[in-house]
Amino acid sequence: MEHNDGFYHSPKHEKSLKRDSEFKPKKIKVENDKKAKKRKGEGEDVKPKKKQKGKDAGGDRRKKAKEEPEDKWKWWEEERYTDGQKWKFLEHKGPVFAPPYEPLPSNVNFYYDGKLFKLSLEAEEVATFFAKMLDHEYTTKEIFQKNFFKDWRKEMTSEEKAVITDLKKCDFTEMSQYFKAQSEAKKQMSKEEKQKIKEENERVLQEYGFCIMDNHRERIANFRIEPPGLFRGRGDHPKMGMLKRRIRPEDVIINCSKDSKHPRPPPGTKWKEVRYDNKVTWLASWTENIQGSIKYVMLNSSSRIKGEKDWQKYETARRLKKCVDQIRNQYREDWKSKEMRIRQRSVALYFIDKLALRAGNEKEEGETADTVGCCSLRVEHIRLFPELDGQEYVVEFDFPGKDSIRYYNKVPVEKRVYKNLQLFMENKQPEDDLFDRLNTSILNKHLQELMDGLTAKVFRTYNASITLQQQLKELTNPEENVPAKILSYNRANRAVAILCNHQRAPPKTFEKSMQNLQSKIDAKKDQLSEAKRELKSAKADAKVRRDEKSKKAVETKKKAVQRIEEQLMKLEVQATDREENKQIALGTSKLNYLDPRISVAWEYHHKLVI
DNA sequence: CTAAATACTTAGGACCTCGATG
DNA sequence: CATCGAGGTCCTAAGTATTTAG
Repeated sequence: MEHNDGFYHSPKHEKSLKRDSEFKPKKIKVENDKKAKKRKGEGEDVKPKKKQKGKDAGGDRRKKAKEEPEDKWKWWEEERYTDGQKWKFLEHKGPVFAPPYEPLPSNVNFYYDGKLFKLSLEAEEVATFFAKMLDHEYTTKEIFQKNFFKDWRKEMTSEEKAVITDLKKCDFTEMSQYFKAQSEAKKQMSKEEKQKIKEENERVLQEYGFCIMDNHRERIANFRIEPPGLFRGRGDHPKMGMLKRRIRPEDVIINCSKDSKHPRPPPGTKWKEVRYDNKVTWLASWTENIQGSIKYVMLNSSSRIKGEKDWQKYETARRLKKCVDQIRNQYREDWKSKEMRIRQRSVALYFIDKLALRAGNEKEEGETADTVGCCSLRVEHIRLFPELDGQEYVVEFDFPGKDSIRYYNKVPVEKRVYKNLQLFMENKQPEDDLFDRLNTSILNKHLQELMDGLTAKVFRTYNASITLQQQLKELTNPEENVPAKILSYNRANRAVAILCNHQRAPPKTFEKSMQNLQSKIDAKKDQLSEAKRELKSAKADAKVRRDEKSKKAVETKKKAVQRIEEQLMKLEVQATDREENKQIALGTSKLNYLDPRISVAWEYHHKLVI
């Protein structure tokens, strides 16, 4: 790991490097200005007409965010709270609730056992949730059906319950067709109607989509409360199909400042609670009924509060860069420890560092899909090969990770690691924990001792960013043109996504779009051979005639061939790029792992910034 | 110590928009 | 003008990490 090649280091003056979204990699495209314009609306300072009190002693920190007319708030140039306080003033209008249920028109019917059956409103609503999902494969799964039916029956009247006892006898097809027709109709709406909806959305956004936090108007991320529906977990989720209930104001806790204008619950309702906790960043919360966990309304990533956190994350990763060699030496030493817990800890840390595995908190069994991370790996998730494909000491990983995405990898490891793994697996069943003396809490406590603020996930951030930096350096050729450089960028990005195992389902249109591209390529090839033929005959012609005109013609044809060759190459590059990206998702790493400063530095270095 | 509660980040997929292309 | 594919936004589930309670 060489140091100091310019980007991923941490000198003082970094402070002045903006890390605002204009510097995100995606912006290489020329769309800078348009974006900037669009963003303007949301970053706006709110005029200090806002009372903004609660700033006892407040004058000194957070200096009154400049009223420069050109307005984009540079929060990163201001002081931060250091005392656990997250804000001094917070005002908002509360969340937007899901629209009430609209009963089906009377000509849309439900049938039970072939006979028309009129459902009560409550039962009908839940039935429509199922009807809307009929096309999805998961409605055919037994667990989904079982959970759905159980919860549906809870919403039924006793008469309904008495009759409707078997999901297989339920016929939702009219409902399903009705909804399909509805969404079709929506697509066919006139321009004016669409415009109207857009305007209404904008109005709601302006009213509820922003809050005032410490003098600034900031965008709220999820101000719309999740509507009721059927829960769909990812992977083999034991709770799939359960009814996610409707959230009412009585379920919602509001958080704001005491001296703000409080949000008003919808007429005739009350909030569950209003509190004034400025040690947290959320504006509202409620408890969800599937897992019993709390959901929060929070600010958008464009906000100061998210931005600062994000920045800190990368600063921590940079600090890790400075001591990572030491930490690596240490865990390698620990492979030899007499203590089992230390050996396990050091091997786990090695995986987290080398393979960018997640920490792997333990989870409650039966509550979620069976997935694991590093510390929760079980014996059944790895296989050891003394020798495989010409390499020694190979570990094969095969386990479901976050979101039930499969992690599959064959990795040659050092002999000591290999021997340790053998030891950890001795006398264990496949379903036993590989690291039985370790969990994330123990690991993080240890990491905390190695470096302030160090936790397992910092390694992912660090390794992702450093990989991007190295790959950019390795893959970019200064001589190449812009599309080639962008391809290099994508490849570097791809290396990171592979490291972090960011996968996606191949797009539904993938095969078709690939075919389309291939036929374009074929057409281009035909065009090329045609052009070559013409060039040849022009040459022959020129040889015979030996005049200026025919020489010119040769030149023209030559140029044409060159141009077509270039176009062909471009298409082929595009095909490669797309094929390589088939199952790889670049978005997540771009958004969460790659320090924007690396991309910015690269863009400047290769003069890709306008 | 363990378990539960809490707060926050990271994640993939659906859907929508918009510009390129034919 | 229609199509289509890339990329953005929205949605909300699924993680991590810390704190609190027992």
